Amino acid sequence: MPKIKILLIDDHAVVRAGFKLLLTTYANIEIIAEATRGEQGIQLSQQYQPDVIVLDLSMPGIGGLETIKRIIQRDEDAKILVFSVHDEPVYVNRALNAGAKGYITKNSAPTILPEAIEFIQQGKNYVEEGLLKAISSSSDSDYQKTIQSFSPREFDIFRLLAKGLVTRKIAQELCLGYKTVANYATQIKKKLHVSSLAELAHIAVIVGIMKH
Amino acid sequence: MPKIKILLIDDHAVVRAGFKLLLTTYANIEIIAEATRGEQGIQLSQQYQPDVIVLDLSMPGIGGLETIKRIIQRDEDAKILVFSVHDEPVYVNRALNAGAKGYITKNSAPTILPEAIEFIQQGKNYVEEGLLKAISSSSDSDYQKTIQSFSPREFDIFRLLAKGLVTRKIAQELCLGYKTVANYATQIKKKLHVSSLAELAHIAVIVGIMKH
DNA sequence: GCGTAGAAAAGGAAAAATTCCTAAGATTTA
DNA sequence: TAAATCTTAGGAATTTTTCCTTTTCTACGC
Repeated sequence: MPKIKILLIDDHAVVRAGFKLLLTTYANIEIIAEATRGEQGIQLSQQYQPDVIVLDLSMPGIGGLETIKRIIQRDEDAKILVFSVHDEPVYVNRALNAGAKGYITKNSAPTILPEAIEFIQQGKNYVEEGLLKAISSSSDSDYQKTIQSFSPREFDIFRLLAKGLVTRKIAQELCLGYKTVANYATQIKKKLHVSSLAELAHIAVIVGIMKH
Repeated sequence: MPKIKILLIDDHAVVRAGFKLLLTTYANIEIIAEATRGEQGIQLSQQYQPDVIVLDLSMPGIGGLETIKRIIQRDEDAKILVFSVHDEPVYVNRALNAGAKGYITKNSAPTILPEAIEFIQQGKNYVEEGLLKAISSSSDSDYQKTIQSFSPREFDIFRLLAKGLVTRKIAQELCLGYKTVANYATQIKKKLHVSSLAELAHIAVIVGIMKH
């Protein structure tokens, strides 16, 4: 039986190393390429044609969600497994909607990892125990709905605003013009019907995107 | 030369595995024990007397900060290195104030890891390049202290700002001039070393003044 | 009693951020 | 192919913030 070929996209060297070590006991899985950011991952996925792409959601640059979308766009059937720290329904939702076939968290037991990879490789879906439940039961308050409808960029900027970053910082972080971020901020506040960033911060906590 | 004995406290199996793999090339460092949560880590630190304790900040249960505090409480000279995803000054600050001797992020290059461990083991401090720059005195208890020192008016305005009220509204609410409130707001932000009202909102929750 | 300190309130001017409108390119969808 | 949406950002007007300063009042110590 040929090995399952993995492309691993994660900006943290430790996580990549850990991934490798955890998989050494599974002879039928092999990491054929690694990327530290989305753009590079997209490129490598075309070059190497991996069986399964494992990626993190929070990455510098275009981020995980956008990476998923772009990969799917180039290859409808790309098998993407998200491997994230986030266990909030919003994230799971967005990742699956973007085209991911599976979602597991970094909290999950090491044995979940090969299991999920095999499922995905076989064309099945795999969402970690407990996450799906959260999705269906996630109260669809107005906030939830509004936030779900955010575009990737809106969501990014929303997150950073809620965290407390100042417009200038966000622009730096996302490599955008100051005015772009300012305009998004205005738009986001309007969509959420708030007039201050403090309120926005509270909402982010309520919907489970931010912790203190 | 005897090996540097490490206790590793991190709830993510992948990270622990990665840690191990990254250190295999460094013969003088050895992981003698691992814990998946703070409580267990405290217990193991007493049992094994490691040279350096490496821990993550975000953990279920008592969390990283509290873990640091309790370990230090039992052993003043415990050498704790924080290894976190967060690169925000607030986290660095709070960790160092709690008693950590070093702070590196999971983004950092793999070579930083042994370097930091050796520094810490030798009794030095080690804070990753770039993290120290924005550090002010703003730990949990510092927030408490700062807020305690607020005058009644400052506190009022702080509360309303944290709640999400806009300057104009606060002025109305307290029957004050717009400029008065604006000036107080500036002053309050400066005292808390924050630059956005979102951060201010988070602080209010942290210190227990606000709920969601 | 009188000076000092500190809160409270707010004005003025300059700097910075926000809002609103607009628009172009890119891409997706119908 | 046309319509819709997303991303990016400029311009202008407006609003907010910042920093500095001033006035008034109260409390506290000597």
